[in-house]
Amino acid sequence: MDWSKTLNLPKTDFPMRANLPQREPEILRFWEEIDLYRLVQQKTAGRPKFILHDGPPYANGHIHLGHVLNKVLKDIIVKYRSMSGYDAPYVPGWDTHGLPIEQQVIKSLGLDWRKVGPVEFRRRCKEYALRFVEIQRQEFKRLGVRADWEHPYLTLMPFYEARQIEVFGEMAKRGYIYRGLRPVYWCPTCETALAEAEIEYAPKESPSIYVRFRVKDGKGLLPSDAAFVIWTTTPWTLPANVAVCLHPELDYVLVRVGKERLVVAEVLLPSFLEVLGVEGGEVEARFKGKELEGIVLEHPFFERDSLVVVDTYVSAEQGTGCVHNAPGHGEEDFVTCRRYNLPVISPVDGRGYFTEEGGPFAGKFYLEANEDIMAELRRRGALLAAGRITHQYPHCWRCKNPVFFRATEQWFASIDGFREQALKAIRSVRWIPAWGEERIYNMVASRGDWCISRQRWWGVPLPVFYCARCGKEIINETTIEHIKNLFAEHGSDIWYSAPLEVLVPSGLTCPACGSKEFTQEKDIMDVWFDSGSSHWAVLRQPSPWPDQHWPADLYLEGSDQHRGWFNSSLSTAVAITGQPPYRAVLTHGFVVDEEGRKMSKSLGNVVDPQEVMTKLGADILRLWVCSADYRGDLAASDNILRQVAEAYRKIRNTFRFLLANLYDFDPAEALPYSELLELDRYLLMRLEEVKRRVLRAYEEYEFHLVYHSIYSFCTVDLSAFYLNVIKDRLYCSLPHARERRAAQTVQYRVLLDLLRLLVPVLAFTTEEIWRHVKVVGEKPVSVQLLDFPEPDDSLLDPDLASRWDKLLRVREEVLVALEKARKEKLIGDSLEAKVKLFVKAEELEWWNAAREDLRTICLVSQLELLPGESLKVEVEPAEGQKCARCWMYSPEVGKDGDYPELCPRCAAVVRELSSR
RNA sequence: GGGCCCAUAGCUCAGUCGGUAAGAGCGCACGCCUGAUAAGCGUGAGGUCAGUGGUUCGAAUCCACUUGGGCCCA
Repeated sequence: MDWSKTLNLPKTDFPMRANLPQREPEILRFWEEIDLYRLVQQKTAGRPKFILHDGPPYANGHIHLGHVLNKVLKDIIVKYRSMSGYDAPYVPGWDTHGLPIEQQVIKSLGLDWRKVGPVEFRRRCKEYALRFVEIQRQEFKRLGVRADWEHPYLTLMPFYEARQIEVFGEMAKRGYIYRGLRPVYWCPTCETALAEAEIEYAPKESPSIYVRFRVKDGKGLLPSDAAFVIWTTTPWTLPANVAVCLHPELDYVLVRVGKERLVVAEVLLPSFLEVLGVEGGEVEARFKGKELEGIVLEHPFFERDSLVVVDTYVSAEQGTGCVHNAPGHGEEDFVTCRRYNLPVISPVDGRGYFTEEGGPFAGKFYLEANEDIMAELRRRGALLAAGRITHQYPHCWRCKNPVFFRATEQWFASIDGFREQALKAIRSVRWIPAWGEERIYNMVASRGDWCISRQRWWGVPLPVFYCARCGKEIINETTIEHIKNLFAEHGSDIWYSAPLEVLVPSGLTCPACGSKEFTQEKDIMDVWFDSGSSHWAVLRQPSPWPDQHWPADLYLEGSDQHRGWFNSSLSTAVAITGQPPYRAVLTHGFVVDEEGRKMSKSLGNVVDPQEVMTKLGADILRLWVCSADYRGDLAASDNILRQVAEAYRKIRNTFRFLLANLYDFDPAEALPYSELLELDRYLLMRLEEVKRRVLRAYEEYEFHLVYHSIYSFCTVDLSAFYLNVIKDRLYCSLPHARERRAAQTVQYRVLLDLLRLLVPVLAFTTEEIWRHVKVVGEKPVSVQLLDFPEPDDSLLDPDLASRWDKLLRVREEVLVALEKARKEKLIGDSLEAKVKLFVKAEELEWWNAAREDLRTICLVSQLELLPGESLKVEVEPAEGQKCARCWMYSPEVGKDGDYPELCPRCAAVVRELSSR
């Protein structure tokens, strides 16, 4: 007789193996068909809004793990909010202008951007950007991210560009925009000014030279044959030298070295003498740097003076403590020399070649001029020492070539104009984690003015005209309004395609000279100005995204954006509204490898999300994001993903088992709490605790706690405990038996609660599970249309908790004893055992009342309680025969005439079944 | 060189205001089961809480420094 046919064994179509790479695309198609985003928005309409404003990724290249981390975190938050009482519309965006795209277009199309002209060149850039917008859109969708993918915002949209012009106009109106000659980072290869954000530091070998500057007027302090010694690694900047800078508080000495009398910082004298290879060095006089201020020196090879100046940035760690200053080629030099009204000499052109101002070096590429200049110094005996040095030097982030400072006409946003307001705004924002506040505060407090002009084509033009006669720049409400409207209608391409009379508002006259002839600005805006205007373009109403509001409730990006997007957005918002564009800012760390090192092609430790999706599935990536604490760096490797995949299988299989045990359960038949067994109530209490912990974790953006709580509940509470222990009830009882329905009631509740709590994380799998869930009443078409479970105080019972904690502690003792018996070959399956439990005599009554519960959770056939000294467990073989149906041992087996193989319980069940 | 951050078993994480001998799961080893079966269960071995010094009756926890790593800047 095959008694298994009389059992209620689990039954389900839900597959054990996920096969996510195949199944996920089907589910994506389903979401498209039902237009899930729209359905959710319809459902949540009218609720309070939660606006997560998407930071636009750059439309260049395929997505990497960093994108995955960022977009999945956003998706988790949006889904959590829309299941928890909010209306959380999510408009994705892309950053589509800028140098990297220009360079890709030049490289991949072999396009000579000087020849095709701006209109055609910009058309190609736009095509390129849109191609990658489409690629990334598909890749983001593939991750299961729910967004308004059909209506994203792109920084190249005419509406967006018009709003950006508005931002510029508002800032100009408040006097925050100015034009000035300043040294800026300049890339001679790309022929453009670069923002600080576009600079990378890399090792570079440079000359290291010590140069003598003779005293022309020692102001009575220094003899006429004295000289200062400067140290520099950029000989080519010497033609632009106008000063030598000392630290005001540092001690300087006049020393005799051979026939020379030289001035250097005292602390640096030993290292300086070592470089010269000279012994001794007799100190003749000693001065504070500030005492020497105003002494006049001779330029080493030009007929020009060089002034001794002082500033506190001078370092006493390297060189001579005397710093050669060329205000046209250095930020600090510029600032110092401006105080002394010294001229800004800038003898190098945009391609890096010396101009006529460079005298004998005219026509030389600046780096090649190093040799000529050193030769000139040597000829004049001014070169005291020369060597080579490898140091960290700024390079262009795109072309990787060295850059330099060059004084040029640039457009700036004055940070000083609104710095105090910005700092105050920072204090009013919630920064998550909290240390983000200090970080951005220090940055804003110390940053210089923002150079917003770029000598490029792929971007939003600076909306400025110049008087053709007197050169006066013209930005006013009329011109801004006119240009804004033109851009809104035609896009900024019109700046390059339309004649000037279309661009200039009719009737415009120069306020300075009255001329009616104008020229237009050729520079475009820094891309950080583009993305930094997104809050105004997208959130400010009315806009093509009417469900947004200003300010955003949350910005969420990597911690590098404290200086990037958080900063540029804050600047534009504070400048034109006085308020921050976000109420809260959440940052995550960076993806690193298992050893904590950054991912790089050269290290060969890059994990490709496309590959993970093809091999394991997007839900594995999503679970990975959720499993780790994103406040620090996130480690990713094959090993770590394998572990996440294992955890996924465990969670999936737990759901499968729940579904399988509910195959004949009608949720309408769920039993009330009062009719459940104590074990059932205990489990529901555990569920309640987990639920609360998970809800709190979502609310506090601590998603790794969501993962660990749920995973641990599946493993420890469900799989190893409850689900294992209730099998006898589920399988062996009559189908409609109350105790069986009780176990199903609990499992159904667990299923629905866990399922909903996991929807923001396991986007695909929860949808798949949902298709196998029966509900009372109308069933929503997607699991994402459900709401989160809410706390239920009625499930908490402290007395029950303490009683069962006690039982579970004893269970652990019993399991150890059973394992020992198994080792001794006394038993195999735990049902083959009888447990003798010795407890204190005075507690015997309490334990006897719990005897059946204890036997059940230990999964043994018999459990006997005996008085003893202290808790002790003994194991012996179970009495009687094994029931062929439920596999429990009982002395009663064999006593039933009809069913001699069965225990009395099973005999009764089978008798009832066969009588139907 | 400066600002901010991270460091608890091989991996991912707990560890409340400083307080019994530092916890979980996975992985691993060794078993059990074959009615969750390309599943399920049990037991066990793994830790100088990065290091050093300090505060304290007592430190994974507080302070200082060091090392390694990350982001941003110079």
